[in-house]
Amino acid sequence: MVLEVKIAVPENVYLKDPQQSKLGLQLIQEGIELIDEIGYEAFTFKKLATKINSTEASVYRYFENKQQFLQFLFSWYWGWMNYKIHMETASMSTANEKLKRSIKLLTQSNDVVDSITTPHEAKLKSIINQEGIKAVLNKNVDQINQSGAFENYKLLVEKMTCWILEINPNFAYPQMLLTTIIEGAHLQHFFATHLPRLTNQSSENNAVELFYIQLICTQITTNNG
Amino acid sequence: MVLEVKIAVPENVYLKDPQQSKLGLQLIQEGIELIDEIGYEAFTFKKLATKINSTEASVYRYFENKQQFLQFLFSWYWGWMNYKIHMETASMSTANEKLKRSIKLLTQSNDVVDSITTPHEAKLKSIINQEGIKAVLNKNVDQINQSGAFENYKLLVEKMTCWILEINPNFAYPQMLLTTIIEGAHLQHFFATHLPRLTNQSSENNAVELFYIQLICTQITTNNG
DNA sequence: CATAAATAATAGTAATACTATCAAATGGTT
DNA sequence: AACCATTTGATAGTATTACTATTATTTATG
Repeated sequence: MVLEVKIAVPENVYLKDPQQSKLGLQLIQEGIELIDEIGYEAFTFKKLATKINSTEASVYRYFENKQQFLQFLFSWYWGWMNYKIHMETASMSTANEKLKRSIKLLTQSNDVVDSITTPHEAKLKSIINQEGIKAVLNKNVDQINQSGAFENYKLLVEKMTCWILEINPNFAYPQMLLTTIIEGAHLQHFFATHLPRLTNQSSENNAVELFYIQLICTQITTNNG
Repeated sequence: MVLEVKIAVPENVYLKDPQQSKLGLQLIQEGIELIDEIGYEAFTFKKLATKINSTEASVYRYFENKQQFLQFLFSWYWGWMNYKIHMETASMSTANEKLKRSIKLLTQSNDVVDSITTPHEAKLKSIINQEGIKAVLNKNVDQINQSGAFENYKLLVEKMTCWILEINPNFAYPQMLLTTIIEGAHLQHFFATHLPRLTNQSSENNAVELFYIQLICTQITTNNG
């Protein structure tokens, strides 16, 4: 996918655009694989360079550090989700339909092959699921925010906020509801695999999807201006 | 607080119990302060040792690494929340009352001094808010889980699950609802400070509390067995 | 074919994340 | 007060990480 669609990522999220060179594209592809495999904490530019038969110095020409690399993946992923949701909802006529379809896409398990185009998309999804929030929850958040790394995520939340307000203009907490659902869904999938006592999702059901779609429906119709 | 109440933390969450020596207690107190100040990523045992005029080697006698130190704080914090919620709800007669009171305690902002006993409690709360999820979201989660580090968190979720099922025995997603609320609330407070476009909480309202209490009420009464 | 740009190769530094050893201090028995 | 065990401090050392700098080589472009 990385190779096929060019997603807009703000220019401060990298030193040199990795989507415009062969090495850059390799960095993204193999970087996704490596993080998915060993996790963000154990991931280093040295390991990535070795994996693609390149050098640390070359990687550093594209990204300041691994934090920025994660920001890039984060930004790319949300740009991609924006695009995907746009494609799938463009033909729909009601905000309700659009919203439900979006929530379905945002909450579905990353092993649901349905609508996943390439193996790398599944791995990126799994990274964002497990590591994505680390791009946000840190002491540099304000500076990262200024770089634009969260723009695609915000755009998605804002688009969906509009749909919510179309349905119920008096609903007071649209952004809160949406981020609760998006990040909650990520967590539930992680819990399902590792901490089953903390969730009701299992491999035999699709509780996450059902729960959050039902959640958004009941919440929006709750009038609380 | 660390000094006043002894909270049960599983013994595999440390090498040597820091609650049983002067140096250990200092580690916890000053460690909380340091992480709150510089963040988990920048936090090192060297810096902590320097801060308390001790040595790196001494810190390593208590904890294997900073990941385990965070696990200790995580476990301690949830033990403490368990205790607090128990204290505040013991005299209540209905599950509904207990649940609402708990959600209030779990979702309130960490600058609400209300019911906070010491300055360190506020800082620990703020750490769990921002860094707590990092104790969970990593590749060692299964091993950490076996150490018992998440036990206090699970116990709280299970206690509250019982209350939910008391109110509505047919509700299918109690754990999912609870973890969604607990972790969602943490995120909303972080967003309120750093990414206001992603939340509806601000310093002028207490939207998080209101939203999640309303959320749990409407969800539980939704029949979806 | 010339030349600019990108990459590779190599080297080096400071900080991090530890482990090991031994000396000094402390605290509780007899 | 002397003894012993435990805890802590002091010091040293290693492998890895997180970078930066320099120069040589390859690759793309006009």
